[in-house]
Amino acid sequence: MLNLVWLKSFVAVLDHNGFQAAARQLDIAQPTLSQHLQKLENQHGVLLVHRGRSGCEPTRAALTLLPFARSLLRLEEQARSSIMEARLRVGASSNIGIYMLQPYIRRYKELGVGPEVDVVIDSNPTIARHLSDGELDVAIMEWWHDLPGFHAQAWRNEPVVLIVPPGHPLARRTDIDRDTLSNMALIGGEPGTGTGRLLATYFGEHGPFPTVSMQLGSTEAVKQAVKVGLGASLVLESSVREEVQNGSLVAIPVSEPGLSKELMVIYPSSLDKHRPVYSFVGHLCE
Amino acid sequence: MLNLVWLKSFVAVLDHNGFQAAARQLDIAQPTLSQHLQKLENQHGVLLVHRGRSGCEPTRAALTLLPFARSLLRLEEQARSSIMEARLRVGASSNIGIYMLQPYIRRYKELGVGPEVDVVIDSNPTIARHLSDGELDVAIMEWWHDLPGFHAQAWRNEPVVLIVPPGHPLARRTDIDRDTLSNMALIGGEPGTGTGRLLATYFGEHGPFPTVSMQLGSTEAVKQAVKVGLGASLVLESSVREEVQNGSLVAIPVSEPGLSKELMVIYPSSLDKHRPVYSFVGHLCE
DNA sequence: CTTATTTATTGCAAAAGGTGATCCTGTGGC
DNA sequence: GCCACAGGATCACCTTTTGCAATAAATAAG
Repeated sequence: MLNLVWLKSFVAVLDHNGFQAAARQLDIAQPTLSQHLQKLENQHGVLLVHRGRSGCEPTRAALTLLPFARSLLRLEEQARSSIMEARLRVGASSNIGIYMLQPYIRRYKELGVGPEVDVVIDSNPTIARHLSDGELDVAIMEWWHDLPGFHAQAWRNEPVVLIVPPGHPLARRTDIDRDTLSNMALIGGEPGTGTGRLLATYFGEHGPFPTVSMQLGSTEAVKQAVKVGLGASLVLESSVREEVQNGSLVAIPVSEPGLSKELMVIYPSSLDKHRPVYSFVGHLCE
Repeated sequence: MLNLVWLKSFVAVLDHNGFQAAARQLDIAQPTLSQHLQKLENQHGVLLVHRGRSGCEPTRAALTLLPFARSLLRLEEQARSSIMEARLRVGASSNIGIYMLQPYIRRYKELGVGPEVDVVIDSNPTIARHLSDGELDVAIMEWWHDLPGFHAQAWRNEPVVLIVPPGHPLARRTDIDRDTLSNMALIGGEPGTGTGRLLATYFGEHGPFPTVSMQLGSTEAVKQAVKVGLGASLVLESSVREEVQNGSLVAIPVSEPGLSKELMVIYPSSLDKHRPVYSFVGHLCE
């Protein structure tokens, strides 16, 4: 089977009309080049290059091989870059993908190493399904039930805040204590984000519990509902930062012990040591 | 740089839907195949094959690579056979090329190993020039003056006979002794065939010597001249075998010590170890 | 003849390649 | 649930290949 490295040397020697020049261009030692050419010649029992002192001349065999060699090298380069261009598909729910992931993605792309990254934004259950289908390489999840074949890595512990409309009775509070919270009726967020589990952990299985008055499909819907006065809700702080700044929503942190969600980076164990995932996850968690 | 062997393994694994089957077909051990795939995957940091129990599935990256891999392998095969098909160019003067070489060429082609052979028939000086120009890979010469950069190998010691027309006074002789020959006037053959040197060696530098009455350009011309009664000549026995059989010429061997020419196989030392030349010369001289 | 330049050769350490033996892990039968 | 099984991964070991620095050989120019 032909060795593309040898072919590259062969082409370079003819292109540069000499071994030394070719060696410089390929950034290898000249004896190495000599050996490459000898290997190629011996492997096929054909002399390829007439070594003259004033340059090298291709033999007839070399002239027939040369176009094939060039094509092979060109094709090889295309093949290689086609692999490199394999994009990394990162899944995230909208609130994470939009509000938290973007800065990381931008910085990762600026690094210029590693593959291009596509962020796939979808609901948490859909993300999970795509992940197990192999449609996604990595996902950031708000909640994860350990599954064999996947690695889950803690990413950020993100504070959860209570959001209320500006005119709400609690709007001027600097924080919300546990008891107040436990008696509230909350608008439920997107299913599959683990909010229920979060509350259960926070309030314990038996104590008084906030009731969830309605279940909306996305964080955006929840925010709208809160804005128009339908109630309060618990959301990741980062997903309402903008609304808090322009005054359309009020975010109130929960008193100590604060409420927060452990965001997880999930990827198939099969991609464990594979560079694109490895480097991207490394970038996220560094 | 991509490794074509690894690519071959990669394609085989997907084609056979499994490592073991692919290993059998490629006639390598299964761990080797595992390693090939791992090399390929690690080199580019991409998972290529989802290893499932019931078969292997290509990843997205694999699907983009696959067509390139197939093209590369196909092209590689073409390249390889293009080298193999590099023809061997064998030069010979007409009397050798036509009367002596053909059976060897035919048998060599029948063997089916080694390259195709082209026989280039030309005058001895022209053959010699083509040889040093690299236009020819091998030549059979009637005479050779050692030249640096070329290997000369004795091939056959071919008897030289005196030819005369059927009515000639010597036509009924079964052989010609040295003295008779030395007093004859001969028609000279093609220049560069070493006949002069042959006679000098045979008769010694000082003794009586056949005179050369005219110098003709080719053995065919010499034969014609002899047929029409212009004189006698010395030629390789094999080049007049046909005329002797049909009676148009009479060939008379020279008495002991016989007259013969050492035919030489000549090729550039640079082709010394190169298979096509090696195998062809080997076939000739075996 | 000497020098300078270019390719070939050599010796060696490092890396890669291949293999049999063995381990690991889902799968299917019971 | 347990067990055997099959397919792939991993390991240890050996052989081959690779690349380089140093050095030699060849040849053209001065």
